[in-house]
Amino acid sequence: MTNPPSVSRGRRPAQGDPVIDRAFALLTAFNETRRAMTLAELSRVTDTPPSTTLRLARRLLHLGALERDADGRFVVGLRLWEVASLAPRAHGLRTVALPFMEDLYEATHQHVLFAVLDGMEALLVERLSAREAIDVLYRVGGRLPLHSTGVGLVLLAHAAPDFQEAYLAQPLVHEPEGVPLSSAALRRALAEVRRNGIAVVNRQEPRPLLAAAAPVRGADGDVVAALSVVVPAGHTESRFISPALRATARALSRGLGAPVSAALPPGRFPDRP
Amino acid sequence: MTNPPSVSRGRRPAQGDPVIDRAFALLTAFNETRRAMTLAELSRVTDTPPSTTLRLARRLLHLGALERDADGRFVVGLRLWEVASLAPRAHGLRTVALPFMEDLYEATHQHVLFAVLDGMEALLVERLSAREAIDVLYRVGGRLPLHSTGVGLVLLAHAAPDFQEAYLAQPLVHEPEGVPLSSAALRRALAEVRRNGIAVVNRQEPRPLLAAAAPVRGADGDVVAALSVVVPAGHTESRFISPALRATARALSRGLGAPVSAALPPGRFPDRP
DNA sequence: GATCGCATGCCACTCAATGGAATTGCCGCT
DNA sequence: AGCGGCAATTCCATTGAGTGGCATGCGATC
Repeated sequence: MTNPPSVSRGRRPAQGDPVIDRAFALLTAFNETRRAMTLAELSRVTDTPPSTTLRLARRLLHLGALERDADGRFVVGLRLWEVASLAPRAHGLRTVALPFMEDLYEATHQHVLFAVLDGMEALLVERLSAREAIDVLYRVGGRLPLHSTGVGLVLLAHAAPDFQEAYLAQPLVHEPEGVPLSSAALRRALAEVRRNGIAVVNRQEPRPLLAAAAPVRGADGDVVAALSVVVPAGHTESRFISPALRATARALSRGLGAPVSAALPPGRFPDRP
Repeated sequence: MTNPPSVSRGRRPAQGDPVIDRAFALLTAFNETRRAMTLAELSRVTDTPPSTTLRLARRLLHLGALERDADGRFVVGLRLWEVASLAPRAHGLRTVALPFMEDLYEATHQHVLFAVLDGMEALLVERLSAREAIDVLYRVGGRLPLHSTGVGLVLLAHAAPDFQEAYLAQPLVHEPEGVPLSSAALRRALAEVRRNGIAVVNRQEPRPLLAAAAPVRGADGDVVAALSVVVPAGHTESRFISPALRATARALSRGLGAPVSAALPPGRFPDRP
């Protein structure tokens, strides 16, 4: 009787009744393509009655987690950003990484990416790009597929084995091209990444480009992030990029306190000492 | 000696009973000097019973707003950072500003700062620094006083008049030195900043340095941020910095859609057309 | 000027949040 | 080993904070 399976209308307005979930849903309703929303929009997107939405939004407004733009629409607030700047795996890593990224950037004047693993994707934590550099692929704060990007392959290749299996178990399609990717092929690619120490990806789709990515290790020796350089295909200095990338990633790892023996040959990192 | 348990105690646990306030208090409990906290610590800092703290923290954990580090302590989570990266006044501005900042950085190889106004302080949104650059003053995500920093003076000088008055009305002390600052002196300084188009600050305290800051204007022509270069005092190229800074700030403003007439002489921006 | 959608106020109902008490587990001290 | 002491966690009866339907005012659009 407690669970009348028939009629009785499943009155689940969503799955997240609790207040905090709703408030957070309000925040996550914002989107790369939806950075400012009216109350009605918010209400619709979060599937919450307007009065409730208003009450929540107002509170978040008061806290500075939301703000209103010139048109009175809601946008993500500075206070939220301020708090988020304390996230160790994002801003914390970035702080250490930025100077190293600048070294790479100054040497190559192309895209330099820095990403971490989150869920089944890579989260782009920082990107340096020349203003004249072509095709902006991903934005900072955006997510990248693990199987068709340099940073993604690096992160996946060094992730926990059971995570890798879970990832391999799902159907995979190369991102922009739409070409299916067999798990066997990906498995081979990952092995190659581990063996080689860096990942190299060639893409044609938005524009022919070459991406090289290297693992960054934290204090406990685990891979915590990936550093990458993206250059147009046929870039004259392509050949020089891998060594520079390797060296920088290793210097950065050392900066993060990784037990990096300077004597180890590149690509020969022991995953377990 | 702790708390007189009798006498019914005015039961104001804090001033923010509502759930969201508490959850946010949990997040804002994190600090530059307190980036990781145990449950008990969180409970103490937020003045919330452990059981309640745990419940809230768990929910935030589930949402990804919090994470646990290797030691099981709570830290700010990636998801929060991801959402916050959509804050127009922080990351949004930064995205446009970064390439310009890099130009300045490459020219000077000193500190390049980018800050916005929030509350009674400036919030440092981005900073580029050479690894060998001296004395790191403020961290990204940190707050700077308006009256004793270059970016602060610029933001204050172009803020709403009533805000300026409110700011001037409070007792002011120069930040690191502890020297009092009269409101008349600050008023003069602000006028000078408006007249000159940039703010120049000399400081001795942490180390002798020279900071120059220029206003950055948004699409509606208002000052939305400040761009600054900080160099050691006596830096050989100090003389060349102001022009470069002015030019870059103006280019950035144009990049933000500001109605910047290229013909206008520097420092002669009309606040109202 | 009629209509529609949005933002906001109001308020009785109710369900989710609360926190005290108890339990477990983990040190560090003797 | 044995013993506080503290942190983390579970449980549950109580209750007050959150809810959302309805009504209002406003401004655009037809």
